[in-house]
Amino acid sequence: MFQGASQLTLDAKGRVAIPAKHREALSTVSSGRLVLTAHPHRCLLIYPEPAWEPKRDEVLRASSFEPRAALLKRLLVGFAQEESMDAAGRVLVSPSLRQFAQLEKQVWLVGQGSHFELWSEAGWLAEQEKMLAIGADLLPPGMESFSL
Amino acid sequence: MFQGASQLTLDAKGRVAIPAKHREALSTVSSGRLVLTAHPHRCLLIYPEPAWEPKRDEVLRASSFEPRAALLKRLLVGFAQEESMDAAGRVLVSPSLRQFAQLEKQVWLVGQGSHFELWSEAGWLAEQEKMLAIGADLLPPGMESFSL
DNA sequence: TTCCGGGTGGGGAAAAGTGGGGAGGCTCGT
DNA sequence: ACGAGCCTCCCCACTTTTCCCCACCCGGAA
Repeated sequence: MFQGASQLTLDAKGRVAIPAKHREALSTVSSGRLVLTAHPHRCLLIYPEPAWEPKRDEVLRASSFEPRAALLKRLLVGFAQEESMDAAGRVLVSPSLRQFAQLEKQVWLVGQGSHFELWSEAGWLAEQEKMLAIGADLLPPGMESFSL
Repeated sequence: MFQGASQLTLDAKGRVAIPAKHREALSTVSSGRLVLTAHPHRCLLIYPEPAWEPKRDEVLRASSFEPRAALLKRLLVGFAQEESMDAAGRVLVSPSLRQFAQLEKQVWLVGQGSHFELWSEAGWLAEQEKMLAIGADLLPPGMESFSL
């Protein structure tokens, strides 16, 4: 179960070092094979390969003629890229994905249960601002009874 | 059942010493394993690990595409960090969480039943001001019959 | 006043992050 | 077709940070 945010640096070759606390889990689940793709919220998704496959298949089943489904397919499947961790626990982020999510040197890796999100520093801060700005009406539909 | 507020100090390494009166309970429940995460009201949440899991799972079930649900997932799960008490009963508060809740040296640990909240001194005072400022209409919907 | 428990700070060892260098493979030019 | 140059991927080593443990100090109670 992946959780927690870490500030990481993209090195000159476009690699990010996965925090050590997550490496063991990733090696076990998928021998370090990961799938990176684009998320509509302008961040990247990082899935262990086995967790990605059912998601990909579900997206691919959607109609190619329904405009929103087509967009989703192009984004999620079109950008998907399989990468492996190197011996130092790093993964390469391809230039096209880096450009899509506007990643600079400083990035944030955010655990989301089954997968991670990778944010640019600016994008991640903006996301927090949004949350703090909501104020009341914080709970989404269907979760009105949720309490901490 | 945790209750009561304590003023604590963050040391130079970002550690807080849990008050001795709560240590035994935390050791019993979860061997001192705690989960720290961010709260939308700009404070931190501290859960004993077993109490956190059902909350996390409930949040993760929400849709990633409903905007508020996505924000909530990123905040609650994205910031969650598992930490253990050291031999002196202290827990480390990671830099990203400290920054989120704007914690300085003086902080407040506030018992909230199943969990704690950790506030910056300024945030905690502001919270009290808010309550005093409300005046009439003090009771929220659904609690109109509540009386002390 | 002395003992005990809780709070605080500091130091050292081990592991993790970062950057550089070298070898292998592919491509292009001759 | 063969050789040279470049690009890419992989591995190794250094630097930095993090984590853990120990020692001291302060306050309270007996």
